[in-house]
Amino acid sequence: MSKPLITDLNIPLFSFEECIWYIDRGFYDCLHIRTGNAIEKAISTDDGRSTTFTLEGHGNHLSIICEPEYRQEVLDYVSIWLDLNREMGSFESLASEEPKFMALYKAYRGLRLIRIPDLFEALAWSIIGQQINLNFAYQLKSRLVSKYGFQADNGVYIFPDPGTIAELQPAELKKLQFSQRKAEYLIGIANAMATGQLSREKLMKLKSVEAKCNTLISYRGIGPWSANYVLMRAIGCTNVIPHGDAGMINAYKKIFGLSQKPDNQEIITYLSHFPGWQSYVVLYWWRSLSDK
DNA sequence: CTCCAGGGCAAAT
DNA sequence: ATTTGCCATGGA
Repeated sequence: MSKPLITDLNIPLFSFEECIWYIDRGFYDCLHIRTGNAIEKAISTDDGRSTTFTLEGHGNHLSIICEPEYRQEVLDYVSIWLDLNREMGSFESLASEEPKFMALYKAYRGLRLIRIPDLFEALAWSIIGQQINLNFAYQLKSRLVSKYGFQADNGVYIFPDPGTIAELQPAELKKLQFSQRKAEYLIGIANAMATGQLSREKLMKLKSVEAKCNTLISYRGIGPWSANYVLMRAIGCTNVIPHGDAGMINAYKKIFGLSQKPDNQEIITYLSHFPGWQSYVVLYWWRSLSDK
């Protein structure tokens, strides 16, 4: 490997610590490695190979350490991954007008929507995460990735291709403790993506988020929660709400001192104070759950 | 023991 | 049209 190249960025309304916290969160995830205050990752490159890179930083400063020949690809990837191109000023303005949200905004200021750039990975993660605790979900994902993914030089894995998973039988995933249903859903989605029936490009051609959402929901195993979750994390829509999300509902109850679950409409109504930023509010709610 | 986790499907009312 | 049972597992 040639001499690593360091790219230094200073990003307004960005917090390296908050973003790294979200990526890591103490769960074991073989798609990245955290060593101290740095994160190592690997990605597939356009030439059919792979490359590794490291993120370091502090406050609004971010350093990207990568192979020179893949500098632009890595920069593009990181920009999506950490949502660096988002203009955050209007979110701050909206937050400052909303008393029940202002404290959260200030506490986690600079946290960005951590994306899952690979659509298949996002769909798989949404299926895996249904109805089970996060710790077990990460275990399932790690088993899937370490068995069927690609391991890069730095030991970090790259998420498997849809084609690889499409070839599997449910029984093979059940060995990893997938439920029969989850196995069927995942293989079905892998098939849809492997055949090209479903792709990021096709999804992006649909103008409205409603159309995108309906397309995703048409696949078995993808319901309202998964569809909106995927639009948020893979596509980067910030005006969607992962309806039914247990974490979101618990955060809402906690913030507003409720003993009963709010319905979808109540959440929609409150979040209408943040037009275009609903998903970011949900992100900050998720973040708040980890503070006791 | 029961209930719930970053739900969704399919069968039963 | 709406409700209910089920899934795999682990922690509270």
